[in-house]
Amino acid sequence: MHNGFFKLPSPFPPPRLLYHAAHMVVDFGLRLLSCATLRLARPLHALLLVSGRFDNVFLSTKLLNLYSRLGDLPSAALTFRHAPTKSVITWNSMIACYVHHGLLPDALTCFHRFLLTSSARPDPFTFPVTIKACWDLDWGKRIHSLAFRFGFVWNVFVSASLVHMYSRLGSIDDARKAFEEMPYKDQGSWNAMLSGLCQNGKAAEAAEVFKEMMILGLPMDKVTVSSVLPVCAPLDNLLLGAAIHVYCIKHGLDSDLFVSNAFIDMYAKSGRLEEAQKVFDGMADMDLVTWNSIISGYEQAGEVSSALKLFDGMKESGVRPDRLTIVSLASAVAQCGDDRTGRTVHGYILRRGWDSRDIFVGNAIVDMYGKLSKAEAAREVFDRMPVKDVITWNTLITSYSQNGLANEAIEMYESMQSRGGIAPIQGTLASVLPACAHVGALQQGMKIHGRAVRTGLQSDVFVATCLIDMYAKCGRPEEATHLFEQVPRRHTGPWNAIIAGLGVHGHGQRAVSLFSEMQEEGVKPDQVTFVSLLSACSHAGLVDHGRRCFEQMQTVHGLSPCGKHYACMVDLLGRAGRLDAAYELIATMPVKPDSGVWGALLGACRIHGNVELGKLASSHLFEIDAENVGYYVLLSNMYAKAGEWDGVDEVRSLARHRRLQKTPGWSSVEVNKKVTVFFTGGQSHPRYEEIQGELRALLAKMKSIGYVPDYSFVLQDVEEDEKEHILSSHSERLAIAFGIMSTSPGTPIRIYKNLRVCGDCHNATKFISKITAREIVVRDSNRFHHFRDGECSCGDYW
DNA sequence: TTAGGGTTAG
Repeated sequence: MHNGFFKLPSPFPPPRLLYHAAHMVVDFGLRLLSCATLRLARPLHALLLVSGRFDNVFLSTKLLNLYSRLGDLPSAALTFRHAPTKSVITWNSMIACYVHHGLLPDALTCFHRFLLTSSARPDPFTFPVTIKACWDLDWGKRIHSLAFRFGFVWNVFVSASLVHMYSRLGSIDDARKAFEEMPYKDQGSWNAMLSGLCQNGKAAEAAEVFKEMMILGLPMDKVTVSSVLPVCAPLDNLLLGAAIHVYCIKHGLDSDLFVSNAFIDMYAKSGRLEEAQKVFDGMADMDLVTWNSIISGYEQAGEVSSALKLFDGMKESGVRPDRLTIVSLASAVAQCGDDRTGRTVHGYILRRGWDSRDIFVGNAIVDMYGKLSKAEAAREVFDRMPVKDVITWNTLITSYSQNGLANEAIEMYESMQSRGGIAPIQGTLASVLPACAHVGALQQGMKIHGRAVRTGLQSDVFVATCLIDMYAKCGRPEEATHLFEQVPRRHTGPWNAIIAGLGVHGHGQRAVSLFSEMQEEGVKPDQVTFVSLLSACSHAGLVDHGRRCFEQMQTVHGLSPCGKHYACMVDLLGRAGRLDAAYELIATMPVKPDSGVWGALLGACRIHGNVELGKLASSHLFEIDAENVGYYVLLSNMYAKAGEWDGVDEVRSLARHRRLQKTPGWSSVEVNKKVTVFFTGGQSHPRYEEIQGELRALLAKMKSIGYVPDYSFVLQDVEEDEKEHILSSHSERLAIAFGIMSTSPGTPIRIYKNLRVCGDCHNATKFISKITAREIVVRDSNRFHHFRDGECSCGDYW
């Protein structure tokens, strides 16, 4: 900025002014006003002191304001302290300076001292700034009554500040009262009320106030517009937003930065990204909010690459990203998976560092690592955060839960309450219950159910859905049904959960009749409902019914089937041995078949030993998803069953060549609320020898009543006794033996196996259930098997 | 010489 002071041609000070005191003061005043940097302010300060003009209250106050404007709080405070006389304006300026620098307690102390020590009285200017400094309701009310006592509440600036202060502190009723008591309302008063309502989430009331304003014929200014626009998206009232847009263009408000930012935000939140982009493209200058709004808009819409590209644009434009940018970026990276772009941004976040005290940023980064399947990194960030809130805990629990670390998730749930002293909320239960469901931790799940009942959360539809799912997946379909009967049924969630739950237990008929009930009660089925329903039909072998459902889904319910539905249908037809029909369905698919569809066909080919079609399915699978080792295992199993050992070798070397490793099989069993995991062939358990002894004893008894090991499930070409050993070290058998050893006779045993249970283990478990007179429930990656008295509920159809 | 009310969040 131009500064006249140092451009004077003659040596300072010009003699003419030196002898003219009044001119001198005015001249100093003007120079102080136009002074742009601290470097220029300091000599001026010195000159004021030397020339004795600092005693002039007008000039010392101006100097104080200059320091405040330039951001030098210590110098401003010093100037204030040394000023020999202080007018009400000096005090007002000092209070404003503290507020400007965010030192609210100091501002209030200053105000207090003003009242106690100064002979000057506050004026109407004192109050707006003091009201701004109130950080809690007590102070606010105290200052309010003082303003009243001084007779200033009728000043429109003071009362508008009160309205704003009360809404800022969440006391919207007080705000409304202050607003209604105003004898005269100017534009600013209406704006204060409007923004107050908006920020307290009272969108409908804000719309009412806005309508009132329109009826009174009050014009909108840029502040009105920026206050009203944020409620258009939550009210789902894009029409209002568009009308305001037209108004702004007509009245020339659309070139304002704040207004444009608010439009970008509104359009982005209503899912109208093209409109947001149009506003963005038309902007002459942009600030941090502009970039944050458009980036978060694309991120929320899942258009990650656009969001990341815009982030590059932001860096190029020289605008420094802030915590909000980081939050959006972290979510974008989380969505895009671990590709190269993701890594670049991730690196940027790491390099730039972040404040671990910032809960928002910390939570976003924990979430990001969780979604990138880096639970350990998520934990590290979590541990580094000195302050955690309930969302931080929920995020970490979800991250464990979704990465298969169910025990860790349950542990965190426990220590959240014991160590963190934080009570679980809806989201907590919704993240820990799927973990219980995943490993079959029934006792833990029941404990959480108890907590939900005590806190009233069990009637929450999300929690109830998770509970139904948990009971079903922990082998308690009756319990799940019982719970389902108690929850509100307006939402599809509980219906989908119970239909799927009955489906995996092979209760296809019950699932189908529940589906009819659902329609009778007027609940609209969605895509998920049909996935649950079709898979229920598939597990129960209800081929014709499944086909009808698939048709009705399109004709009656107007839902177009996605990959998952086709996969269910292929599974349904394939299991029933109708491989040709399954293949024909794939051939007529309007969309490209995904790996789920071909995987279902391959699985069916394995069951029915159709090597040729299996080869065809695998060739597609290796093209689509070459990294998934499961398909190589399926194909090699198929060859092994057919005795084609050359084929086995070929598939194995292919997998080796692609550096794929077989997913280790594991099974878990819950004993005394503790889940123990066994890996196939694993010998690390402290009671391994005992377990082997138990298994040997069982094997002898089993053989005596007719058990014959089926070596076709041993996929290695080895000697017979070696084969027997391989079969008896399958993880499900270790878990079953451990369960029998560690529980009292008659206790049901519940096993979870991460892969599909092997055919020989299935047969062996039937014998074990007979010998030990135990109910054994095995849940594998596909369905449930209830073994009782030598029989299995699936009727060997799986 | 000093004043109120505006956009983005896990």
